[in-house]
Amino acid sequence: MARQVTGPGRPRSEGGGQAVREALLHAARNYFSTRGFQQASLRKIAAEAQVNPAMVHYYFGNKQGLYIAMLSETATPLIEELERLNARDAGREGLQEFLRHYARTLLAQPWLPNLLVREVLFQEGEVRDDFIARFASRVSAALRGLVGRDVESGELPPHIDPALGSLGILSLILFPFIAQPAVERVFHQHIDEPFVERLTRHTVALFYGTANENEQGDRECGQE
Amino acid sequence: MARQVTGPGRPRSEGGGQAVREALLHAARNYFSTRGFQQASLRKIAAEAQVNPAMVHYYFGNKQGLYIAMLSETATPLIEELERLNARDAGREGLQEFLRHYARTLLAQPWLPNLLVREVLFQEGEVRDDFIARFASRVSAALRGLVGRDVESGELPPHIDPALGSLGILSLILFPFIAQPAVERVFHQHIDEPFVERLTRHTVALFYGTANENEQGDRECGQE
DNA sequence: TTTTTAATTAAACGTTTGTTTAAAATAGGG
DNA sequence: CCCTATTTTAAACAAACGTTTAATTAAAAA
Repeated sequence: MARQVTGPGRPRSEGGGQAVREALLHAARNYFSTRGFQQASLRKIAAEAQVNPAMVHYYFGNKQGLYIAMLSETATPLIEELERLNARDAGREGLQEFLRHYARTLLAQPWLPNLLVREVLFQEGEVRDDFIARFASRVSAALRGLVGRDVESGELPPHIDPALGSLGILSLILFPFIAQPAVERVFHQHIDEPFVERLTRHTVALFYGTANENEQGDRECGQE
Repeated sequence: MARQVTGPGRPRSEGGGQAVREALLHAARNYFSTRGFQQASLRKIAAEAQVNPAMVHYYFGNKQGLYIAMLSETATPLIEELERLNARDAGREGLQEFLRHYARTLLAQPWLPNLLVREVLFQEGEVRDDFIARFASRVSAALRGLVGRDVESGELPPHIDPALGSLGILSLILFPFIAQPAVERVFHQHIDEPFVERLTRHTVALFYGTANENEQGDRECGQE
């Protein structure tokens, strides 16, 4: 991450040019996820990476090239991991497991919710359709299948609509992360690992009704 | 809205200078709600209002002045209306009525969800604290009080946590509006008046359990 | 009528932006 | 050791931004 600032010319090979690429991608993720595409300044990204702004053009062509490279570099592994999970196991435990993993992923990558909102919900960028196709649609399809099966098998109450139900599950899990700054202030909930556990349990209980015994660690819902 | 473009100098009084102010505020709401504060261009706002960019300085001091004026002009009546409602009536019907009104407000002001997200969730602007204090905190306080009362009275199942429950209700209602473009594509749900009705009913049923699919308003909050 | 005040425009100012160019310095193969 | 390709910097570019200024015209006041 730390680079020697010298004059012009090729540097005395210290790690190789790939380090510059990595530093730019890292700084780009910080800026793009917290400020959005247009508002992120190439010059400041380059400054944080301790790199000349012209290197963006050298390695990525232009600003959008850096953005797309950063997207595929950081989001693709997560998408593949979520696809592997895919909520194939139905029932209360299957959903709980899926939600727990999903929420933990969001928790471990704090830039993801912001990026999701900026890329999917607002019209910024042309990568939006691709992003929806590769992310939201797969998650929602998995959820909808699970909810539909459990309503038919009677494990979920019949007044639950598969479309509204799966959308509801997504709302309940995603919204606290999206609205994190407001939620922490207004609801006095720190969004951390215990919160994720309480949130997923609470969500599952809301849909499947109360359950007195659970098999994975008897941590009851306690405040904070 | 239509103004004559002439040379410099005070115009021959046609409606008065207040028309320019109004046109600027109207154009500002369009741009600020769809693009955010920083990304909205004063020059383009002025162009849409068919007004010289310098008029922003004349009437509002600077860009932030226009932004704040636009916020208080458009959001304040909504906040006051929501406060009047305030979810004071507990129970199934009270919540349903509150949610219906709340969602209909979001539906009728399509720029509101975007503005909410940009102003409250992201760190843009310095008006954020004020916005949270005047909007999110009051809604959440009303919801939390309602949920807490109904859990204590036994009308809501005991496994519902007041904080997580009220946050959940907010998530279920707000998220579809925030994520509208993605929701319409992925869940194939048009976000309109019938959807709002189904969404609020579904949300209430999720919390209060199944109830006969009856008409709105004439159902006692009985337990089965 | 004369003077002052209010409203508006065109033009310019100083930044900041993404991008391009030209020069410079090292690496690596011949 | 030379030559070419690679990597880097400083500087400049044109465009867009928020803002300011000076000029100009009509309304209102005297």
